[in-house]
Amino acid sequence: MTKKHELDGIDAIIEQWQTEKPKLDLYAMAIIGRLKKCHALMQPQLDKVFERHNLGFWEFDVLATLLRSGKPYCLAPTQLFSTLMVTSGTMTHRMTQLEKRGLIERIANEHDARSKLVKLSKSGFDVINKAVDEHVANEQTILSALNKQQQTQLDQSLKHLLILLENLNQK
Amino acid sequence: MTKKHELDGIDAIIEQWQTEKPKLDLYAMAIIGRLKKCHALMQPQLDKVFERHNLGFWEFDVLATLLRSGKPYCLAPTQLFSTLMVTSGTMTHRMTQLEKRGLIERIANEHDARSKLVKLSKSGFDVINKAVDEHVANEQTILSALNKQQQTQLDQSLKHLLILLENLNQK
DNA sequence: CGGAGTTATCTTGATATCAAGATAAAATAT
DNA sequence: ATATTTTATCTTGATATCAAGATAACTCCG
Repeated sequence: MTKKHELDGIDAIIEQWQTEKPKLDLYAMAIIGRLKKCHALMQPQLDKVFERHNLGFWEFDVLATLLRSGKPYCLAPTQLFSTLMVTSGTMTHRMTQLEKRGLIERIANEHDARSKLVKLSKSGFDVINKAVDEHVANEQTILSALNKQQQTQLDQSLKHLLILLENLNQK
Repeated sequence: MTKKHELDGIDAIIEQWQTEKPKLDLYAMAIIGRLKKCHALMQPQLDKVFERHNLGFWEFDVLATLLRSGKPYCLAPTQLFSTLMVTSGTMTHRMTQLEKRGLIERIANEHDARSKLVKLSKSGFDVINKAVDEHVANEQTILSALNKQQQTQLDQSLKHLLILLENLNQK
């Protein structure tokens, strides 16, 4: 019943590499492999909720960014695409689609005529507001198989890694 | 000098959410947010090495999968795309491109005429063999800012999460 | 053996993305 | 003020991806 030495999919991969590359230290590879695979397997779990609300992951991302910005739920395109880590061209495409669906509105920027601000519509607000609640519940459910101590340790570890990566990227 | 309470980019985001959604428990959201952001920031660091070898990340992925499979560095398309978590159509595209570049060869499958096996070419082997060495070194460098204990903790935590996600996905 | 169902792969059409370049407004310097 | 530089956004063309459907080769059962 105790799962002391349970294996995951990365163990098998590392073993293959070790055979092919006996001289290399593959510990870092294992960690990054696990990070990547966790990310890959997590996404479909999250998508389930988005689908229930007729949203793709990127629609969720844009609308959620507007929602968490607080009233009046309105940001400039540059703020959006830099936050979301996509290019300006991608942002243009996303805004066009979201406006077609009536989930956002484009409004004039009084302070800078280069921008047309992006604002959650009433219907956009309602949609994302509900979707976020369910999304958060879903995230809790996914992680509920980890005990509190495991969650804390995971969070701390990822935070250390994230701080490291943020430092690297600003250089 | 001690960094006890250092903040990362997710802390700010969670604080925004807490203001907008004061009743929600956002701990799970923070963990998953960190996972996603770590993944997003990691990728460009890894890409640097791929670029030096004139490879895109997916070219690296395919060739590396063939390399770690061991001699004769030859797999069926289905093995490749299921390992790589892409569709068969994506795999067709990748194989076409890699064959054009002479990095793989397609050879008949004696046991199943539906498949044409994918095999590393000599030049493909040389390219990926060098690229993997540098890739592993790069991964070590990235993580070298974490001490041994932090690395162990990160690896354990991700392993717990990965086992959880692999269980979820097989249901 | 021969038909039915399964499996492996490829094709097609739609979409999301990026890089690079174009455009226009704002900020800065002289 | 005006020219120059910077910033914000959009456009364009290429690419990688997926879902769904088509095709061909296997498997299995009677």
